[in-house]
Amino acid sequence: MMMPKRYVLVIAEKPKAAFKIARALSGSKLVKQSLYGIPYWVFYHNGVAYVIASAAGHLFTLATGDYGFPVFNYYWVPSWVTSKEAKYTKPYYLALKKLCKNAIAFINACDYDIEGSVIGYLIIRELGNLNKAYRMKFSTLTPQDLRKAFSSLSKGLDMPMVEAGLCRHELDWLWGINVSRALMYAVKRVTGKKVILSAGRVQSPTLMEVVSAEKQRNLFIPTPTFNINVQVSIGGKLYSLEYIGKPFTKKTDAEEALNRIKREKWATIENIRYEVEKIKPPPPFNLGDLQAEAAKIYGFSPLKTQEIAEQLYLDALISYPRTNSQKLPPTIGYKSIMAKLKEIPEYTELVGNLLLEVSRPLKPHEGGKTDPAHPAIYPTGLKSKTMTADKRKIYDLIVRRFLATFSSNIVLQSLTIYLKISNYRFRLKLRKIYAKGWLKYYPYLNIDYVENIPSIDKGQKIPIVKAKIIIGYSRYGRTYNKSSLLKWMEGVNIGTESTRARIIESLFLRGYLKTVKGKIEVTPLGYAISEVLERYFKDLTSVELTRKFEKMLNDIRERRVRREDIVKESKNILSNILLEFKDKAAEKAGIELAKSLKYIPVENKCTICGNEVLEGSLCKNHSRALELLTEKYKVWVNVLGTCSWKEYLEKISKLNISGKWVREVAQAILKGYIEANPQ
DNA sequence: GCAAGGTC
Ligand SMILES: [Zn+2]
Repeated sequence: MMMPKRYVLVIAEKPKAAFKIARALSGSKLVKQSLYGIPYWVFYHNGVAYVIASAAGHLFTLATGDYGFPVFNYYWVPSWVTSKEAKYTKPYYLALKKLCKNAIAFINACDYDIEGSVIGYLIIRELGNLNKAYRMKFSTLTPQDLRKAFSSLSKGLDMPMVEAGLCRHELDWLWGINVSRALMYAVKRVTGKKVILSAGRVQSPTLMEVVSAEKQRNLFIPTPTFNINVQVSIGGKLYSLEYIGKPFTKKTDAEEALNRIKREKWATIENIRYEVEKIKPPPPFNLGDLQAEAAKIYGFSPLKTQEIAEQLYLDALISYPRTNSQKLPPTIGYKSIMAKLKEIPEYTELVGNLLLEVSRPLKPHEGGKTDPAHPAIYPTGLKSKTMTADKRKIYDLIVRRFLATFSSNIVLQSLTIYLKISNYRFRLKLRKIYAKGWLKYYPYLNIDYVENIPSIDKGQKIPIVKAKIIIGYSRYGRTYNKSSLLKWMEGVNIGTESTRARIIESLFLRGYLKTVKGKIEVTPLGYAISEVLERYFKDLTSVELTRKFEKMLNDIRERRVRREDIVKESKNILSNILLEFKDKAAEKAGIELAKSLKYIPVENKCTICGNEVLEGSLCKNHSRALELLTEKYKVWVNVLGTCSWKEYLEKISKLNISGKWVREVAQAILKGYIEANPQ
């Protein structure tokens, strides 16, 4: 087919979407061609020629020619001009530029979300003609949806959405670039050194969250807890009873209970309860859930999982992975995917089982999360060639999750026995798997269960085998790894599926965070950054800034305010705090940052860590740890009855669950480096 | 060089 002289140019967000759109709209004859190595498709419809071409996400980015800060001048430039990483966008840019020349109209067929509206708008504005623009609005890339959207095109772009999108870019740029530059300026002013520092609407609250959790963890002082462990024998098997009476707050209470229990030979069954528990199938994967499961099962970082999923998508083995959706609409064709999966040897038996098990029409057990442009992640059923071991793991996880979501509940039979020994109440809960349900396909749920539930009667007496006191310690819960941090971001709704894992990695790249034994720790620089941000750029440290942005963008979309006004207001706010910082605070902040980087020496060093002393001979963190340590001593004395200061310190310094700063202070006192007496 | 947001 010859290239038509004049045509309507349809712009998709990515090549895969371009092909789906072309295939859905072309009906009969579709011709694939290429420019600069980038594919595009040509077809005729009612005598009009159409060319379907594609972007590759954003082809333009904000840039400035100004140095220093505050910086308020920026403009859109092709991404490939500004960075090596965006080099791959150049052929897409060139191809679209050429195809725009002979187009009589432009249809923005990028994903129907805020970013898709901006991607298409900028391409048409920079390379085409906005006066001849249309927007195609579809919620899925299925032929039905695409045809419907194509037949109901309206003239003009969705400008309120575009304006909101442009505003988001500008606000993020203004806050991010300016505050990042302010931080770097502070260090350079004090030391003359150039170091790359950054701050932003998403990364900074994420850093603050880790800092806050880590501070509390480092200051955590465990307290002893007491429990009574009683072993009984039922049908020749040993079981541990769970104490359900009033918790023992003191060691003597537990000892008294143990003495009384030891006088008894039997535990009396007061009540029994049989129950049937059902565990529903898991929802299909969105990216966050896939990242969490791959971390739990295989120890993969969120970024690694995402990159593998992206490869699988490009190989056409799975659907679009950067989705928040837990929905699988029927239009994806459940049956045909199952049929294709059944052809893959590894899954033949599993799929066969599933199809036998499910007599009614296939129905996925969907979750509540949605996505404006994509369904949940599912396997396409395409047969793969060879895969690396890691790729296979992720693919397998996706296939199994897909099968599981169509399967049936896990059914557990449980027996709960309520027992009494002397005056103390205990419970024994036993569960047995009655029906494996979806666990057959996705065996990654740990369930505590027994093979057989013993037969038991109310009033029956059970022989006690052993009873003892278990001394435990209260624990501190909030520690993060990359996967749980990503879940936190998801929970507070900052970042997107595409960016969360990447933003977490950038906090490591900047040297704010590091991983020690799989757990995230904050570096001295990370603490210093968090303090500078907290003091001088407080707005940027909270997820509330995102909420504020969302409200403003919503107002733009509903035409209540104009982008120009929002941007102007933000520039005003920023201008004030940036100039104030530059004038009055940069020196102080710079010294603080430089010390954390060891660029300048600390004059008055903490005996323990060498950081700046707050008062006496300890830094802020170790002072606080010492304060808490002396306070908490009386709790230990009260709970244990007797406990010397030395015993207390020794125990604290040995326990792994004690906070790091607390442990260090306890050790320093024991070694005589610092002096401290109990309160 | 610095953000966050797309995608190869
Ligand atoms: Zn210290």
